[in-house]
Amino acid sequence: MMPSEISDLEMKLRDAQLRPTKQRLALAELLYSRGNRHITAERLHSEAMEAGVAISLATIYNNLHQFTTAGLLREVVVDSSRSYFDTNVEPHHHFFHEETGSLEDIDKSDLTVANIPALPEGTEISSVDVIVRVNSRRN
Amino acid sequence: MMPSEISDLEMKLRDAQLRPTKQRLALAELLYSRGNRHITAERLHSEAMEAGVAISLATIYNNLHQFTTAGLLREVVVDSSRSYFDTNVEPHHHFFHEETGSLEDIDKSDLTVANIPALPEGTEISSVDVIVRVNSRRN
DNA sequence: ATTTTATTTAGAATAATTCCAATTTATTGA
DNA sequence: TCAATAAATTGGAATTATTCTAAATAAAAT
Repeated sequence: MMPSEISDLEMKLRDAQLRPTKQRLALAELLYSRGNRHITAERLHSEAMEAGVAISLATIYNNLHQFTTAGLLREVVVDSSRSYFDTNVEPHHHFFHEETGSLEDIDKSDLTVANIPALPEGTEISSVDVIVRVNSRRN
Repeated sequence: MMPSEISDLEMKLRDAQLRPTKQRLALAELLYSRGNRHITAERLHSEAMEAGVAISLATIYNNLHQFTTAGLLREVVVDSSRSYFDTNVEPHHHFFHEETGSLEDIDKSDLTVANIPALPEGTEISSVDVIVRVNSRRN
């Protein structure tokens, strides 16, 4: 990794009021230096181990939540058995491959949602999430 | 409950190749004799207890899954910590009140999803789920 | 009525996640 | 620079929703 990359990530953490610890920097690198990702806690933990970074699962969870609260990650709910975290925090939607459990972004400008009816009394929209669930075509 | 109601539910179960046992009939009544519902396993279990129906949690889970496989229920994924089952099995969408955990149907004819991009190679759509997450408006 | 098959169940097991209390690390400010 | 303070990390226990298991029971078929 380039020096500029290190400081970029450190800056990113500092801007979010998160101390750039060894563990956080390692996670930030796994998350943000490889394009947009959709990852689970367990998977991120495995990757950290593989990369030789000693970090506990508790810390993975702590940080995924802190990153999410800080707006550095977004949680995507598509599977009732585990949580996915998306490094793309811009409004967008998803394809979810039910057989493999993999997610793919759908740009917000591609897909449009129209005619949302009147919201329940006294509420406001937090987000509009579209999940297009797909399976491999069986001919 | 009216006799006709009993046989309706019994018929519904028989049509789905499910034996109309005491437990199943009790669950079917809780689920289908009170308008469309969005319910969790634990909640359904509590309701059964309150209604004086002795039924184990394992049976609740068994049946929720069997009903879902038979097309009598549909699972809605909105919260990573628990599963909701919807008695409305027609295609439709949802409002999800994040603070209370309650779901509300959005008729499919009200809301439209347009311009879904090309599907990932070799896949076909299983379903398109729209979740409009709302919170109480804070003025 | 007997056999076969499906269902129910208690309780153990599992898996993801959270909690806790102690230790370590980072930041602050004298 | 160094102590004091605050934040972060950690192993392991605890929690929660859910699934599994194997035995007992009930329903359907013969």
